[in-house]
Amino acid sequence: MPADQLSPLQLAVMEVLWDRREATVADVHAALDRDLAVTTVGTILARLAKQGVVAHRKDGRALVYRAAVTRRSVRRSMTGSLLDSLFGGDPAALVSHLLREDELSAADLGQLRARLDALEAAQGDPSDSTPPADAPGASTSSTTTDSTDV
Amino acid sequence: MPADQLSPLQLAVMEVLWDRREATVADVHAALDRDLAVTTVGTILARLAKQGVVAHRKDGRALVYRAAVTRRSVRRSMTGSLLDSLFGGDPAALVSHLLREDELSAADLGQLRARLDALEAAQGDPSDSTPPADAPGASTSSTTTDSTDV
DNA sequence: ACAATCGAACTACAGGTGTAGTAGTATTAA
DNA sequence: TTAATACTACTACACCTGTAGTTCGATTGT
Repeated sequence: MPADQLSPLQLAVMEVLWDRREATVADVHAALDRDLAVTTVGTILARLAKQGVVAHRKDGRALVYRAAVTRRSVRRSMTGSLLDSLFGGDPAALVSHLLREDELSAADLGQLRARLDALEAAQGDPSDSTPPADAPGASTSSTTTDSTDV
Repeated sequence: MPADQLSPLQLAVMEVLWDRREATVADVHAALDRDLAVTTVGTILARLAKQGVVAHRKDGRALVYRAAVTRRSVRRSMTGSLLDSLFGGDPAALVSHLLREDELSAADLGQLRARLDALEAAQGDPSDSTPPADAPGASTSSTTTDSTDV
């Protein structure tokens, strides 16, 4: 199973792959505008590939990488870890923290609750489950702020 | 500045220190009931001390450790990192994720909103522990732990 | 007073990560 | 065809973390 604890840099790379469906080392390097050598990005991708977090296909001389794990699954496991190690596994405590730190406004909460209620009524939203393969993700969600779940 | 990205194990140790005000290596070792050698816990604490995340005072032969950073500040920085690297810095997206993953129920959200409304009126803020006594101005003198020795 | 302990400091080692150079191979410009 | 490129693969290195042994001084039981 893919190690699901990714470092910030690894995540930045994954972010690129999640956004564009495929990308070469050069693409990723360009996309992250950090001051890194191209080879560094190559190393990172190679290591991720070894772990099964990304996959690649060969296109002439170049390797074209793509994510092999969904953003959602990574979010799930990483958020889960944070929850467990810092909030006693209680999601409400996390939200509570967000509120207290003013990262989340009352308005946000209200909106979220509204959206939840909406979803409650109209069941269903499998934005994705776990594996590779691209699904024609049509965001059925209606209102504002929605996420970038791919 | 204290490195504010702590590993799960380091967090587990901190958790002990946040709960009890002070603890020796043996205490911490006992508290985490993981299968670790006592020396391992000692090493972890020593390293955290070197980073300024914990402080210690000597009591006879033993060192008594205590947290030097608050649970809250660690939560803030670690949650912030997760937010930035996985949720585009948008807290609402995180909560949204929690909802979608069924980690947060409608009830939870309702409760949170209620609590928020309550807090809004009367400012109250418990639920934190171990303040590191950050005084503005006074530079960190020598190794002396002085004051704030509860 | 002496041995059995306790507890800290130092040392060690493997595996992961950030970071990148170099070598080798394939592609294209001259 | 040759040289300049474009890319990957391999190698390197420092630092952090998990994990623990060893050493050595202090404490205490008998």
